[in-house]
Parts: sequence; C-alpha cells; structure tokens
Amino acid sequence: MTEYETGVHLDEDENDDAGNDDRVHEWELGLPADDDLTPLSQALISPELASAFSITPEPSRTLLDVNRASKSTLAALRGNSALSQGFSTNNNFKSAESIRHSMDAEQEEPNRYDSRKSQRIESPEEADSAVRADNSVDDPSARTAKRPRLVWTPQLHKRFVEVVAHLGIKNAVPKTIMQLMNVEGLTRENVASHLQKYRLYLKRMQGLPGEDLSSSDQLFASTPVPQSLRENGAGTHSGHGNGHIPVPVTMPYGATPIMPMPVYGMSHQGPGGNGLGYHGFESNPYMVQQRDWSGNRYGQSVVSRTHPAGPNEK
DNA sequence: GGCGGAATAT
DNA sequence: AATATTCCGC
Repeated sequence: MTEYETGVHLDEDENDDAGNDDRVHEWELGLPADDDLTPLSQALISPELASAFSITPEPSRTLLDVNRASKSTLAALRGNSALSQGFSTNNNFKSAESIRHSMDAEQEEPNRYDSRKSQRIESPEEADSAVRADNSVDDPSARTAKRPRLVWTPQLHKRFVEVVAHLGIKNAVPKTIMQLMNVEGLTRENVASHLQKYRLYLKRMQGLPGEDLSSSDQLFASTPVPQSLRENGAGTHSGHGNGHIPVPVTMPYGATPIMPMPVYGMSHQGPGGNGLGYHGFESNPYMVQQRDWSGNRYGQSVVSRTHPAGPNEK
C-alpha cells in the first residue's frame, strides 16, 4: 500500500528558489551546534551518576543498564513537566516521531497529520507528551500504527556515525546501534535501512575517495567517516589496531536523548530535477540560513507524540 | 522466532 | 533519492 505516500509527502515540489529559505529549522537555535554535541567518546555523566544508574563498563551489561538508565530518565522527564522544562534549557528532547514527517504549516495534509490544526501543541509539556495525529488515537499502541518516514537529519546521522564508530564495524548491528543512539521511537528497521545505505556509501568511498562532493550523498558527507570505519572491517584480531572497542561502549547517549527535530522535506524530486539537494552548502551542510522567523506561522513545529507504549522494546 | 543483511518496493 | 518492507539465511 502506498498510504504514507499519499498521506505524507515530505517533499513538495520546491518551486521555491526564493521561498524555500523560510523553512527555518527553529530547533537549530536550541541546539548545541551539532559539533558541540557530546561525542560518544566522552562521558556524558559523572561517575557518580553513572554508578547511580548502575552503569558499568561491562560489555553485556552496559547496554542494558544504559537502556534502563535512559528509560528512567525519560520516565522521569515525562512525569515531571517542570523538570522537563528545566532540562530543556540545555536540550529539549523529542521523540523520533517528532522528526518523522514534519513539514511546515504551509502545505495541507488532508489525510493525516493535520493535527496541527485540530490541536495546538505549543507548550513544551504538550509537545513531548503524547500528542499525536489522529491516526493513532484509535490505536494507542502505536505499534500497528504506521510511523511516518523517518528523516535522517545531519544530527541524527552524526549520532549514528558516532555510535557505529565506537562500536566498530563488527558490533555495529542495527539493534545495538538503535539502543545506543537512544532516540525515542527509532526502530531497528530504521537503523537497519540507514546502515545498509551507509555501508554502501563507505564501500563506494573506499574505491574512489574524492568523488564525494559531486555524487555522494550529502547527508553522509555531512559527517566525516571516522577512521575506525574506513579500515577493513575485518579486524579478526582483537586487542588493538583499530582503536575501537569490541566491548564496552562507554556511554551512549543514555541520559542524553538526541533531540530529533522536525525536518522539513527537502527532497527535490521534481521531474528532471537535478537531484542536488540542500541549498548549495556543500562545505557547510549544517549551515542553515536563518531567516526571520518571527513571522513563523506554524503553530508548532513538531507533531509530537511521545511513545504511548514502548517503541523500542519488544 | 528474532536478527542481520541484501534485495526489492514505494 | 531516501526510506521502508520483504525475503532469506542464520
């Protein structure tokens, strides 16, 4: 079925040229500026806090504990809106659902996702408390509800790359990646699909480095491939060589859920379109043109819907 | 049965 | 082109 196709177009014909600049990523303001995002390599929390969450450097355990810790965090945040706000001083997190389908208010969505009209979700609490589109009301489980297409923002991708890099090619499998990325609502399938493509990209890169600017994906180009990933993933021998751990991933973004943010369809699928995306910032993909959004007319930028059940768990 | 990965599909 | 879904071997 092609429901989401009709229901969701991420991409509108960008007949803009002059008008597309207004799709400002308002979340950029709150962001630590992508490069400032805490690298996976460094601890995000103090040792005390880590121990409080029983996070140990053990390989098998780390994952679970971290997962648990992050769940606690999420639960705590959700249960305490005030805290949520305070927390958001640094970063206001949102679920992956937020980044799924999200376009500005300009386009009309007759089928689904017109929730922006029907309900205002402007306040932070509402924003990250399960406000969802009508399609999920009848099905609170949101399990069977189809999720809108995930948009891999440069930030999201960056986190992905970091996690993969720190896991090492060998251990970088969808489920693990998903867990370590700790993006609410992110599914294993999402990651698997992205991983597949990323691998192809890596493979392509090794063959012809330098061809990157013109043909390769801009998204992937936005985050440099860590050296650890460039090498042959063989690494049969453990212990050294590639500096990455086959073992305990230090500290994922456990308590620092990524802030998946709304992303406006920037696909360009015009007939005969030149396929070149973004807005011409090859060197600086992060650079967004900040424009006067004082007149921003979309009530809320995210169709927020915190997971009603457990998105990640099975 | 779930998971990972390639092959398809949309 | 970007994601999603299906298919298939562990």
